Amino acid sequence: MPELPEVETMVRQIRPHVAGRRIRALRACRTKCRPISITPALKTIAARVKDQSVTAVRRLGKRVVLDLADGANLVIEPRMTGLMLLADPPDVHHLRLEWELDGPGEYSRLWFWDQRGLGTLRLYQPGELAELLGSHRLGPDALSLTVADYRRVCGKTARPIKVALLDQKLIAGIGNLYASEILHLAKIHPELPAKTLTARQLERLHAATYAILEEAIRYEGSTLGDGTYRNALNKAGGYQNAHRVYARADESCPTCGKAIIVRIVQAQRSTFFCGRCQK
DNA sequence: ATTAATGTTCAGAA
DNA sequence: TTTCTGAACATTAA
Repeated sequence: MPELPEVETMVRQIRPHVAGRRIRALRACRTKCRPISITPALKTIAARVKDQSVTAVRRLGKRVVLDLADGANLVIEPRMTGLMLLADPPDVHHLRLEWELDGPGEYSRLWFWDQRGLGTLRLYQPGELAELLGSHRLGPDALSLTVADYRRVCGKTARPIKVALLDQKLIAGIGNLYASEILHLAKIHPELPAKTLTARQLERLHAATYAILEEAIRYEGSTLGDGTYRNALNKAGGYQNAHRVYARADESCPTCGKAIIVRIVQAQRSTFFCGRCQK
């Protein structure tokens, strides 16, 4: 489920061990799973990145970006169950990619592990990353948004605000879990049409976005019941214990203590909210 | 034993 | 143009 806080956590953990290192090799792990989507073909990418240095490791919405010395960029999309690991993979079977790193360092390998195999790897040639950044692909990052950005993107659509928050073309980084958490803190009903939000509500939404995402990053992300999400050293996150509403249907609301948190389905995804606090 | 559900994204249809 | 549906996949719970 990696959303922004989980991807930020993996990036912060791998960055000190990967940025500045040279890639000795990139290869697919031998496994019986179907191969993940790789564009262009892995052997093309492998030949291209061999012996190149990684100049920076960064996050773009829910994606991990490895900047390469020649200006190309490797973009990893973890999607549902992808993990970037420096050590201790949860199992060997779902290892997908292995980077062999040159030079001294605590870790000599970086892995992409993905249980469901929906993750992707893509090489962007120098300059091509701009097409991903354009607003037709990815909106502004949730942790660089201004209130004015929120007003602009919400004004564009009549979809329910919860559904709009999941649209990466509008805002990059928010996923199903944090959308519910943000709306609860902002006291906004998830079914309100995005374009009907008042200036006051947009301000609350903006403040809640930063508060929730930054808090979740401090906890190093959320590991849900199935335990799939792990950080780069295969440790669980801690934010699931602080969730206000997500996966807490039938519990009492932590804010009002009176109403019961309900689960509804929007765009085929679960939404959790308090009907008393969120109007 | 089927069926539904799970964090994401996108192509194609409505 | 905008919005909705289903598919990609692996695994578990009902």
